Amino acid sequence: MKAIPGPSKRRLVLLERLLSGCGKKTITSVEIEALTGCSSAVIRKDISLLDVCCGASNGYKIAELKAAIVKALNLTQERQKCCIVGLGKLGQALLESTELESSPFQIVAGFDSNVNRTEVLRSVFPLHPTTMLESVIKTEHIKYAILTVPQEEAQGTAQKLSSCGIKGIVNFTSCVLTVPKKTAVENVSLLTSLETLSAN
Amino acid sequence: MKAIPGPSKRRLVLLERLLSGCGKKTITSVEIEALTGCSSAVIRKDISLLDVCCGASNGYKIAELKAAIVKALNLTQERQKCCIVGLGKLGQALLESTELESSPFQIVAGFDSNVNRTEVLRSVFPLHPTTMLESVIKTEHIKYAILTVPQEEAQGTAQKLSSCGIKGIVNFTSCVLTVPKKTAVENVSLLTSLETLSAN
DNA sequence: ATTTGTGAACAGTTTCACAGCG
DNA sequence: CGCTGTGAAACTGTTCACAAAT
Repeated sequence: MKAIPGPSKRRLVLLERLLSGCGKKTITSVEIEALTGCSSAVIRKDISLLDVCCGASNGYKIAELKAAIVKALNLTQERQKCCIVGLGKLGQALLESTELESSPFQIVAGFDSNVNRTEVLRSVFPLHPTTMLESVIKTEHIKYAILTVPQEEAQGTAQKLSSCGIKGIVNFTSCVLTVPKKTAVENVSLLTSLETLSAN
Repeated sequence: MKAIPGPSKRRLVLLERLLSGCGKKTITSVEIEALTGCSSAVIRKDISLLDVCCGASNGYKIAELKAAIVKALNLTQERQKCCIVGLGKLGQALLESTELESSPFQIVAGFDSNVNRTEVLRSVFPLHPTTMLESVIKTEHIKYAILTVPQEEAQGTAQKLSSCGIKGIVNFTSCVLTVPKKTAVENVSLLTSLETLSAN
């Protein structure tokens, strides 16, 4: 199969989500355009990259299309382990979130540099002091990290995560993280997002 | 001034942040490459879009460069008002966050469909039941919304926000929002971000 | 000498238009 | 006959390479 270009990947991730929350059996590229704002042509091109053939004249068969995206993007993989680093208000909120239930992602550990906090907080998975970062990540084979530490700790922690072999960081801090290319970063801070909207 | 293309805008937003947290006086495009992972050529091209001329032989003068970006992206504007819609754990955490301090963005209202919650929670700005959405947004001239409602309410709320004239939504839910093009959406949900990382 | 700023070449995306399929 | 799937065209963004600037 051909490699799927970056912009297409991002759209396909959203498309898969859209299909999941859609009661119907089939859907046409024009309907998808109405729902997502992406042109029907771009949608068809994206789908053609999956080399499935799940639609003609009546639109795409949703079940097949969804399966094809999941397969192409590895969304189906065995549980992929994540950890939360930084257990302030935001970290705690994410810790308790049910968003990842019924997704392939599973949070298996939390870290905070404040030992008190890791002892006082309760969660279904263990919480550790940040000094344990490397050993836990390596023994648990954790792939992704959710970064919710304070500004001052962001860059240092990111670097440590990268050198522990973390594949990707979801960066909730407003710091620009400098990490080796092998570690992908997804910036999702409130401030960055507002600035991006504002710059439109 | 020429229009600044989308990818450049995103990089410039991050570059501005980088410059802010950088003690030095000048910086070269190669140094920026090391810090951000973007090639020096792309950095220079981005900066050339700003039509400033703030560097040669010794790199860019950080103060001037920062000012130019701020100006080009409207980051300097008068306070831009935001609201939080959905005061669950995540909404509360953002409510209490100090991230927007010393930014042009200011949260001026919170909403929740549960009236109890808007009465029990305390914050420096007023909290309202969601029924007040339209009137508050219009009288306060709120530009951006931070969406942290439960899944089921996401699409309906987004539509309402759009029809109230909201310019942009920071979408912390994992729903794909269908809104008119005049309303920009920035997707920052944990699940979407992890999927994007995983699809790399 | 070093680094920007930029036109020109290149690469990657999106749009277009239509043949082919159900 | 409507809709997909896809080459070819158009466009947008990136890299290259070097002249200009200090």
